[in-house]
Amino acid sequence: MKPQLLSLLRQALDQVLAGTGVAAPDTIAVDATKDSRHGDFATNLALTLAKALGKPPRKVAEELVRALPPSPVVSKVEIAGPGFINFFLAPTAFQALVAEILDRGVEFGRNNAGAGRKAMVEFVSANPTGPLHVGHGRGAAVGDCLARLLQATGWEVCREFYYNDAGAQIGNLAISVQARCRGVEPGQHGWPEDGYRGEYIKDVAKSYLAGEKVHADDREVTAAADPDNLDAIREFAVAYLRREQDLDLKAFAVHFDVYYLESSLYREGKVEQTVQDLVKSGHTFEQDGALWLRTTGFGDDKDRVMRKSEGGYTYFLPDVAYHVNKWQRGFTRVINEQGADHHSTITRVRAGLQALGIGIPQGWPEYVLHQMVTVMRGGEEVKISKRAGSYVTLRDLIDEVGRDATRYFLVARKSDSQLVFDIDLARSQTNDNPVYYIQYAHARVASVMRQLAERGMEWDLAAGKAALEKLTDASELALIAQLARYPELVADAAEQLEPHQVAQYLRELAAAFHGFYNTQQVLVEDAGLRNARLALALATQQVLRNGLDLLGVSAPEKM
RNA sequence: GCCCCGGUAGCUCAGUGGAUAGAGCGACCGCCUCCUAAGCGGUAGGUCACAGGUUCGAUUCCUGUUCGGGGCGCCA
Repeated sequence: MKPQLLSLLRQALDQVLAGTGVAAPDTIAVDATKDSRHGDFATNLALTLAKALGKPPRKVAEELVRALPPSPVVSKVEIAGPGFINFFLAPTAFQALVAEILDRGVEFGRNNAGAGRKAMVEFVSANPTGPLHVGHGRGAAVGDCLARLLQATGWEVCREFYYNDAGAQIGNLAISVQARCRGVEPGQHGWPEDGYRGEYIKDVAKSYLAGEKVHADDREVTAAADPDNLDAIREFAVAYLRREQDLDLKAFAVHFDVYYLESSLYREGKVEQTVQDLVKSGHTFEQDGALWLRTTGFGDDKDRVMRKSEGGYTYFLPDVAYHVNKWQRGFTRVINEQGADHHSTITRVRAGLQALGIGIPQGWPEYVLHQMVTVMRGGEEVKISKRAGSYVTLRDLIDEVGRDATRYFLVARKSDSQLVFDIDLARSQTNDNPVYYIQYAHARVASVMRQLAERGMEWDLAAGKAALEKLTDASELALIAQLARYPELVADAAEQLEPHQVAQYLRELAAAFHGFYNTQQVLVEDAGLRNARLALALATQQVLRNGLDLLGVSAPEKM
């Protein structure tokens, strides 16, 4: 409906501006009104043009309204307040949408903005040194939802998980497991200084000593069971913890297409190649025995060491090498979903990529950072520390509040906001979770369909579409107006990389449906009206299902 | 000292360059002989952190202040 109004306004605008020498604005704001007395949509176009035209806003509005071509979609146009133009839409414009939704089904709301281009979403990317915690859960929920939004808008999406299986952290993991193999407890003599103290390390050791075989999504290892073989322990521990993470992610219904190993960047010479290319670029210098990159030339506040004086590389080199590889794989669009504590890497990675001068655009890759998740339990904050072992894992959360609710909670807030996850609240108020409110709306439609069959009535699609003009109640038109917002909402959420918009929208849509359901009886005697209302209910169910699917939340038939 | 994010109802959080600022939870009052009451309707509750600026108009944009969180290493 909005595109039609925009087109009408463009035509009117051309006519009004003709001969004035004033250029038409690039965008025209047409927004759904908050107050129904202001019509269905409103534009402030006249207010924004008044100055350039040297006329009072209301005068400009009058000229625009006079120039508007007639349209079957618009039933009334009013000029209000300082110069707003309010559009009242014809009920048929709303009613026709119900048929469109039923025709398009799962396709309704999708668009082809991505035109089949390749995009990568890298997310979670946790090192295999412990189970996934709530912060990873937020990353998983947001990242997966971003991927789904991009897919819904025509992108070909690769979900990628990057991790380190060979660095210092992994070495620390190995000696921690080894200590546990030997029966050493944290704090005792022989416990490694920065060892991982969590109980799960004991489980890894037990499994290793038992000679178990573990199978993760990207690797399989049989334990050597020898406590003196540190290499074997390392390999086993990585596989074991990767498998644990896979189980967490599976429970969360998140899958990855590619697992990318930091170690492969070294093994395949990509890190060395990147160093050479950076040196060749002329943006490096030697100082104090180390090799530096002049990142200050690319917006950083200080230059960064690439190769330490002792010869090893700093962490950001493999990061740059990794992103060169992403670029070379043809991902002209890459979105990295990370915790906000990594924000300082953004400038450095981009600086490294710019220094290489290989045609990578300045703002590439894109980043979506999520703020910290604070976990409350028993009215107290639970500190998340792998080393201390006090821990709220993603799986705990899924077990306690369910996958759907966990996903919804973690994605329903702007990534920029810190998130307080109160476990007791989420547990005790399971029935009051917003996700159930949305799912219930979906299940209610399914229930109506069951009742329909029980009463020996039939649903007739053609009759429903033919009788849509019977949908005239305020609750019906309000519901359709919500449904009408969906395609634009998907486009906006995808464009702005904001999954929470979908979560918010679905709650509003569910509210509109519950309002309709309480006001109007669907299964009435009048077959025409019944089919029209069934059409509306089914269209709502379709949009709820489409939207819930974007969040990775299930749409139950029965609750 | 510098960088990033936030400060909106008792709590958790949406939202917006415009016309009376919203939801959920919590509180209070109503609604099932009727398609699942996991629902609906209503009441109470706000100087949109503070101060300047831009604007016809700012809670929204800019600057400063302040409070809270995170980050600033030849750690990753």
